[in-house]
Amino acid sequence: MVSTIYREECNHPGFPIGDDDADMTEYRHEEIEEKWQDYWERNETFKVDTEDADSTYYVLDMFPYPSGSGLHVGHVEGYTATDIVARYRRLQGDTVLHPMGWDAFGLPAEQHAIKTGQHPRESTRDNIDNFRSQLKALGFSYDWDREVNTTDPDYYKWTQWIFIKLFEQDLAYMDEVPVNWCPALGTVLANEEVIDGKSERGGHPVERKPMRQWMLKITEYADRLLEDLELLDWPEHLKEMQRNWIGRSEGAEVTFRVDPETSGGTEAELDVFTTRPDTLFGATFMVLAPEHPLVEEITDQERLDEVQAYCDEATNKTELERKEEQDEKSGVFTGAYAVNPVNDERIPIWVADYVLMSYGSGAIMAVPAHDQRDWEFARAKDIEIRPVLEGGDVDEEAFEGEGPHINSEFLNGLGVDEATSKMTDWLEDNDLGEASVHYKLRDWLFSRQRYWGEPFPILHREDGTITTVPEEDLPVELPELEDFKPTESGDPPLARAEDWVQTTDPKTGQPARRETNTMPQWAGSCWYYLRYLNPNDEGRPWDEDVEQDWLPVDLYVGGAEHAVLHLLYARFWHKVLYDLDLVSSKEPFQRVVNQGMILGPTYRYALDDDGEPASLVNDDRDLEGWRTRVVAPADVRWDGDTPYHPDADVELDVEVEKMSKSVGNVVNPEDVADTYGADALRLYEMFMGPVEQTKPWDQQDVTGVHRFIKRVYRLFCDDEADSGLDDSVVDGKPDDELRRTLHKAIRSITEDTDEMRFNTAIATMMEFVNALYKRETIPQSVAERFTVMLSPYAPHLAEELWERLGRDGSVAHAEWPDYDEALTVDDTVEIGVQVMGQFRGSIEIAKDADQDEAVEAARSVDSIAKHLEGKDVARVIYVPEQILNFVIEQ
RNA sequence: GCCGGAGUGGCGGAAUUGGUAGACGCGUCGGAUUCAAAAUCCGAUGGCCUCUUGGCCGUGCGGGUUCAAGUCCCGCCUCCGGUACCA
Repeated sequence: MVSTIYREECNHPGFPIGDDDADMTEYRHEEIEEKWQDYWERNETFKVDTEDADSTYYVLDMFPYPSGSGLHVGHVEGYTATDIVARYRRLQGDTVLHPMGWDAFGLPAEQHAIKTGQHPRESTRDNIDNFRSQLKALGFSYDWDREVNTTDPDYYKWTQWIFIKLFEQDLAYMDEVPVNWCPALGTVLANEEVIDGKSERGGHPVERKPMRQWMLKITEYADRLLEDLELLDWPEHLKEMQRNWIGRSEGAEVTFRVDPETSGGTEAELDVFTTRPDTLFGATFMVLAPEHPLVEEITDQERLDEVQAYCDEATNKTELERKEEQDEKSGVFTGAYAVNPVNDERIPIWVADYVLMSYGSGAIMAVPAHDQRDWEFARAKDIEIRPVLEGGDVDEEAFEGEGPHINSEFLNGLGVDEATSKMTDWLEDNDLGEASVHYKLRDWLFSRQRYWGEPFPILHREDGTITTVPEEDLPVELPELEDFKPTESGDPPLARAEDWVQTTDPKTGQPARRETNTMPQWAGSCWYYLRYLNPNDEGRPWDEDVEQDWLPVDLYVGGAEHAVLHLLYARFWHKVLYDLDLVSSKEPFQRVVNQGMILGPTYRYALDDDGEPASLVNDDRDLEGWRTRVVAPADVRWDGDTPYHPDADVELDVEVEKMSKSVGNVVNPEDVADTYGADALRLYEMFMGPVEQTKPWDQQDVTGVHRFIKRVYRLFCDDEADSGLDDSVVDGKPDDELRRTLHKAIRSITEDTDEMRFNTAIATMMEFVNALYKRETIPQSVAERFTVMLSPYAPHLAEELWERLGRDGSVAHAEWPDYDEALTVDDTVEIGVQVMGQFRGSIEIAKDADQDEAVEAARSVDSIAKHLEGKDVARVIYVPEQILNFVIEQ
């Protein structure tokens, strides 16, 4: 151990030892951090009793998926932020619930199992053990007795229980739906898990395929999920993302009659949704989605082959292909016509894939003059573009702005809003349509063809009916399997457990088959914040009285990647539970903060045609087609500020980007903690900048906060003294100046911590320590108050100081210091003096000096006076404590 | 395209309601200590001009409001995040 060697050196004869020898004292983070982590564990320092609490504060982290690669610096950022808040609130006297757990179902463990044969349960357990010890090594003040694990049957018993509640409320149903099937993963994915036509995890291609799946009726809650955003103290961008996701739009439903003479005699009506009923007079055609059920019925015989071919092609196209062809609108004419209800005009019905079956009714009225998509289609197919609003130039593009109506009979002259409501009224009066609201939000595809997920508590009886497993038989545990792959016939892996699948419905005695799909990973995370309230209660998921005391969660911190998915799903479940009177709060998370991404530097070079390393920065050759490679940050050879390839004379290209294993720019928090200590890691991540902001990691900057820690230790501690305390720490009161410095620091650290501005709070602590260094002595009371303020940020160091200061017990149970506003103000202030808005100097005057005094003081300063010489002062602007400005007559 | 957010020294970032731009930290330079190095301590550090006193220019760009603009208004540019034929 480094410290041991150091101590031996210190004892070397001839090494100067004086009684004031601060050189002997060096902070040894390995010893001290371990010492206090043991202390916290032995003394259950952070244990909380949720049933006996008056002033409660619930600080929650988004619990991690325990991956094999362990903790990431991004986790540490959020967890440190919440830990500071948790410790701060305790010091302020609140009872704080600050728990941690594991979102441990998921695809990686299952893929690992397929590859290695190791049961997901085992790899998950190992990973959790690793995560837990990593977290404990960072000194987070979790109540570890409340750990939850979504894969624990005692936990997922209640996940299943909640599913049964959903089922009983008719909010869960099975349906044949076109799903995102990912052959590489052997499972379906929710829309949210598909990005640009590829799987979110792994980037595998995804295709559309109709399958019978469990769905949850989240759409039934769309309005409340939207409205209740108002109640929440969330960042605006986050609310906006949820609003966009829900995608509420107001408009009207309009019924168009298909002209039977043009549709081979078929009598049919087409309902369309439009947000612009006011433009109905400008509808010059209609479009059906290729999947629309009426397409075949109304298409005329000669065109049937062509139309069918088009529809087949469109259906088989992946999302990605459709997207790629977006610029060129395609479509075919059905031969049929619809009748525009406002003017009885016949307009052609087309089929085109720019209309989606999944939104609205899968059919639209097209108003090319005032909708860009319709305009593009009309242009491509040479269809009439008829303007019904004044303004814009429909020869150039669709006019989507505002203007008075034209060519619209009873709407002529009206503005958009007026015309919209007048048309809606007219439609309703004539039974041709009605006001209507649509949502982008779809029902939630809730089943996966996986092994490592919650089994559904569902039985399929022999007679085809579906029933739930009785509550007393929960949990339905996962059966043991050897092979975790889907079956050859494409059934989920659970279908391999024949003995488990074949069962009897206890209610009717009928033979039944268990559901072989499992729930998606989101299920367990939809309610874990409730389980933390009574995690070990076997008889119920949570205690309703405790829920009343603690919910909603006061502060919830996590990554922005969960802005829509997890947060929306959890809100949905919570509202269902609220409707069932199982929880008393409308919303689960009162305040959400997203921590920003931490970026890392990536060093790249290219391999030229001969496979030799070449620089991306200053190679004159044409780099096209060359593969790029990365050099791990530790291997970079530095020449001054310039990074080079370790072996070749090749300058590396530096880019700061999202940390990822594939580019080798990941910083392992454990390494940082080993070298500099957990407190240094915590402080660094908070000092980097505002929590919500994206920030680049700079290893060199870590030394700054590390120095601060060592400086604080040396300021107060003397390892050679019996007390362990430096003799500059004395009894007695601070003098006026120090007292003022202290009270200013308390105010600013308190306000900053309150508002989660941790970077500036740390800066103030640094300034305060710098000020103390300039003094001969430090009163004990000042040292104590500083230690308490430091403790949420650098808890190990603070505990050590607290002990050496002679205080009993943990600093975690101390009291946050107060400040006296009167003591934070100076008697005199230095204010800037301007002449015509230009700064010419500054003056020190009494805080409450009046304007004449200020002017007099200013005139006696040469650098100011010379700018006033021989000039008429037309006006003097004096803002006490801030500014004095002379305005000169021009 | 649309919706968010952001552009400040060599770098990360500070700056109440408009009121001395650059706190704090990194880096760099100088000094002290040391046989030496590390560690530590002290000092300097936006740019340009000037022997000094001092002066000029500076918060992405262009305008504007104001005694006074990083902050407010108008018009642009760039970057990041989200989203995308949603009728």
